[in-house]
Amino acid sequence: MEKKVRVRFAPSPTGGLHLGGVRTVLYNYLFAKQLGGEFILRIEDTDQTRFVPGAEEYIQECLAWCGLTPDESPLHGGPYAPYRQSERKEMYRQYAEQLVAQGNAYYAFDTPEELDEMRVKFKTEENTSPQYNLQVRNKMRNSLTLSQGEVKQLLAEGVPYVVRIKMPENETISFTDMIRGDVEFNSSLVDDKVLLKGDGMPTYHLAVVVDDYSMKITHAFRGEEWLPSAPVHILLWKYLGWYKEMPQWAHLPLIMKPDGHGKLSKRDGDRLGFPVFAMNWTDPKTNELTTGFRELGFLPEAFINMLAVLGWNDGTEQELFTIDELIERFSMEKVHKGGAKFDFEKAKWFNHEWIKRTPATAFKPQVKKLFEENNIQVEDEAKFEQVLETVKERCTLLPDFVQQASFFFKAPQTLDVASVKPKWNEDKARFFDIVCEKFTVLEDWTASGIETLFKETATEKAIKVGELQLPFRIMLVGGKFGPTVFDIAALIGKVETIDRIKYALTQF
RNA sequence: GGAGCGUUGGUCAAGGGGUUAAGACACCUCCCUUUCACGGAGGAAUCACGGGUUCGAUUCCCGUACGCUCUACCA
Repeated sequence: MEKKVRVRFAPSPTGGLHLGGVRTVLYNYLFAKQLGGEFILRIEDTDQTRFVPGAEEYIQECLAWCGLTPDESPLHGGPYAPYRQSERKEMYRQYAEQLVAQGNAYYAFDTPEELDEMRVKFKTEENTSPQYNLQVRNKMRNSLTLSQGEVKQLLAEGVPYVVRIKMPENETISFTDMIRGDVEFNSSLVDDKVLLKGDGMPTYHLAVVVDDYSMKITHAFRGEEWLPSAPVHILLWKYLGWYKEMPQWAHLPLIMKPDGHGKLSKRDGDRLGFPVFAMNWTDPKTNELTTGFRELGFLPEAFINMLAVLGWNDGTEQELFTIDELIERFSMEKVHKGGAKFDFEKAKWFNHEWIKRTPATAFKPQVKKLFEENNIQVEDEAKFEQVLETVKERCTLLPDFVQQASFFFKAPQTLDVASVKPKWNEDKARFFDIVCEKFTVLEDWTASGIETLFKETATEKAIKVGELQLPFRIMLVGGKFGPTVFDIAALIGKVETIDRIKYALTQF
């Protein structure tokens, strides 16, 4: 019987959740759900110096907004709790000691100053950043160079130390990446990474394998930036005796900045004017607020859809996918190998498409809140919904609704008189007087009824309908925007329509 | 410097030994519409470069260039 699929997303709670992070969550989630597996959220908070209060709750909220709820997490709990590495501290030390006992790792007593010294001492033209590896470890203070007695003594004295992995000489370490195929490394070229830090906390390298093992993770997906340290992880799985349980790896391509080169960062968003975080994030230290996709007015469906196809494509022409379709079609093998530059215009296009295809009831609450913030009162819920339906095809972001729809509930404060004035004349003013009179007695107050009457009257007065539509629009909405004028008139009602015309006539 | 990974129009990308090399976003032109949007028609690539292999390579192999990631007691 096949093992039950279990995947995990393991962020550090250090700040806002980045686009790339959400995409990693998404691919994990899609993969798990497709195979009837479980998706776990694990918090990697082993670096106490980088801990940011609120970041963990923020991540949970982002996942909830995206609809990518984990099956197990610090919040939900689960059979492999705890899901916070800081709460699993003791279990890592045991394995670090095991590795030392087996001769696969060693104690290193070098101080940070000594390490800095080493880095300048061994720096050469050919080796600009010397590493703590099989050559230099013989020249440092560790349990490989010190006598047993000295080591014991140091340990007894409580001198701080770290545990480093002892990389073997000239071995080929290889594995099959689900996206990249076979990848090979020569062990001599990999450094002796720290496994257990001076404060007793594990580094990522130790923690990720211990936790993936103990949580029975079957597939491990992470960003491409982890590829160079993969050999360390592979070796750890071997040394700990768990190699047959090792998850299948996939290293996801990076999301790059739109201009120039490099990984997309929060600063690029600030600089180029688009969000990088899923939701608003306020740095608790500086109080600096970074706008997120949610608050900018993205629908979670659109956000997810956009991210899914940034680096993945099912081979057909389809671009718009529901989450269920994504679950059905997703395949790790079809994920692109190269990084993708983020295109905010395309992201907005996805949102526009999703607003068009989503029933207004779904985003009505958010839009209503936006209206309230702009002092526009909505009493008639049914009308509100109808209005949203009729204007949604011209809204890209949720806040666009306030410009596109507020005039349905509130007469325009200012009229774009300048757009009417040049072609305005007495005949046209007369036309609107007459139209008002006819409106008063019009029984069929529907868009088509109004349109018919309006056009008939125009014909009678021998004025081109086209020349009257723009003034009519300005009268009703105040500017050159909004849906078809007759639809607007029908929705705001007879009395309001006539009022607005009468008022506008005093302004033209 | 080293290691690893990557490279199809401006961007996201399909495809894959023989094709007119899909599609989408953006951009430009036009149509529709005297608002905006939608919708419709049209416009751009000798598939990084150089060698092979082959009857034939954008597709396979090898180099080169370029880019990215890593090179912390951060993840």
